[in-house]
Amino acid sequence: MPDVITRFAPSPTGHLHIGGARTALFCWAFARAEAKRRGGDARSTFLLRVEDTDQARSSEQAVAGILEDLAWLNIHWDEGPRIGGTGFQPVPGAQPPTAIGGDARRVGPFFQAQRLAIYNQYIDWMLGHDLAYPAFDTAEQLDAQRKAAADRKHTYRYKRDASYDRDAALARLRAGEPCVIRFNNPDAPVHVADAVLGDITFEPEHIDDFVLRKADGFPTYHFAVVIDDELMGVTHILRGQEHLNNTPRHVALQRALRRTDTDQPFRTPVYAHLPLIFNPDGSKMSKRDKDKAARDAAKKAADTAALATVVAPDASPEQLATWLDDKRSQLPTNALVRLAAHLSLDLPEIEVEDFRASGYLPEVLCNYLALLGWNPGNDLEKFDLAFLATTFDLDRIGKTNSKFDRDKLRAFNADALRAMTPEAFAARWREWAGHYEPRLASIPDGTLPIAARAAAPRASTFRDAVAQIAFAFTADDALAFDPGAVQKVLRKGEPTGLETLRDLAPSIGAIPANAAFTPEAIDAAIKSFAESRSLGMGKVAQPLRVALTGTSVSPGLGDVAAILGRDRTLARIERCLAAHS
RNA sequence: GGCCCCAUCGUCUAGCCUGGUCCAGGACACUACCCUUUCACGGUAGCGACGCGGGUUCGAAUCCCGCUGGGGUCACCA
Repeated sequence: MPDVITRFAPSPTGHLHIGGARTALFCWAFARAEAKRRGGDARSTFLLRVEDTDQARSSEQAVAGILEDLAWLNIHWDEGPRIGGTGFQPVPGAQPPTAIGGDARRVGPFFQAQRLAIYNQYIDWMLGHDLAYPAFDTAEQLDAQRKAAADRKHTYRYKRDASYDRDAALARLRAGEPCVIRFNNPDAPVHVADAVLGDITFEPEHIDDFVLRKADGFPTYHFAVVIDDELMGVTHILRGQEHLNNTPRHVALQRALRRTDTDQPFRTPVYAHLPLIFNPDGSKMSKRDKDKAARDAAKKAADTAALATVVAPDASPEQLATWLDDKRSQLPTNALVRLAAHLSLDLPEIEVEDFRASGYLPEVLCNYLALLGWNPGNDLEKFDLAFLATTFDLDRIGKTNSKFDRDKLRAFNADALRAMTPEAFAARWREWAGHYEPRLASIPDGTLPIAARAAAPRASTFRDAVAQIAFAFTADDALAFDPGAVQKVLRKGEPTGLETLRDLAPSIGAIPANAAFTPEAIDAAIKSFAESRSLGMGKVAQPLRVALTGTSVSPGLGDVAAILGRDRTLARIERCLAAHS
């Protein structure tokens, strides 16, 4: 059976967008599952190609970020840029961090900027067959023609006219005059057989002589993608529906081209256009959403001078002012992050990195992403990559765009966190915190599973989990007491909560330090005290809770006290008694 | 505006191809109750959709047409 070869082809202009992650996931899963369906000798290849033909916007830093994001998600590519062994921590229990990428079939390089000679070879061939031609129009001329077409309520379509002098144009090209190379697109309708959307026909009057090679010598996306997919043997192209209107261009090119090495015609791969992912309000999920959220909060804060100080290292006061006024402007990422922290605002997660920083699990993100536009056909919603690698299929991809539902993602993540053992939770929590939450380092290794047990049922993300034990990060003598809780829990009642707390203290103090100061021992002490005084647990527990956390809401008291340890627990009780007597 | 795509609960969706078993199933969210030392967790129950109008048919969420609505795309970006 023939091999299955898919590819993910990001352009390195920023972090990996959540929609891109889904595309990569689908490409990966399809290659695996389809090869399996085809039988033993069908191989599966998922390759990663970097589309860095936009010299102005591409960056090496973005490449590195995208590779790491994919690796973190455990979407590993067989061919493409090599990374391996370092830089990211695989999921415990998952495959070991072997190298990712490589070029087993010798179809690289996988950076388009390194393939210019190949593209030029095909440009020359096309020029020779009058399948392509030089064009010398200026940007102003093109703009004017577009505007004229728009005035006639028509779409502008570039076509070489009858008076075009090919020989003269070729001579100018040889003389080194700057120009673009355009496709001499034949006037024929193009049929696209899309595996998701079905058959679509594009009439010739809508297909133009698009640019193949830019004036800077780099290929356009349309040209490079067709050449590379053929040369790399790509059999199936899964991509976002925003590319649907590009497809007739690609198919027309494939029909025009032959390989320079074998003289075989180009093949047309199977296309599958994926529905798009939007915000709940229907807008595009974009980095600008972060600016919008921060801007809205900043405007409410009103104290612009303070904001300028906060943002100072990364943005000038003028930048800030502009940003505040202009909805389209964007602030440097660091400034945005600083601002959000200052305003106690959670920026919306848009890129994979954002979800990672918020403390989502990669396997949960993949699971949720898979459900956006695909489903296994029954009521099953929770599954892993191994399931996708055997089950994923094109005919179960939906046609309708979907909205990204953070609540559902959170719920899935919360379920996954709760399903972990405290030890497993603690290990991955610590790993995450190493990147994103230094405060967690103050919790001793032996205590972390207790903290995990306390936080896990109350947390949707690792970041949430930290918030659940925030009481432990405050110095004992700096703990703030919630006035409402003090009034209700310590002042009222007969006896008052404060009196009960005073009586309870020796029972807690009677528990030996270190190993014996366990959640079980602490809970037992509280319980037996309550029973000995014939008091309800609420009468006893709530005052202690206020003393230890400053509030009337917290995880179980045994866990809370054990996380603090004996010394800090007793210190907090003492301080509470002193402060409110 | 031209072209292209889409249309089931608030959201993600099953069902549609191969009409009847669907007064439409699941999940998230929401509501109520139970459990309970607080908050959660957990358990139980509930609310909630076939966009509209025509056909075809004994029968339509399922097939056809129109309308409406939503989205994508119209670059020397990808």
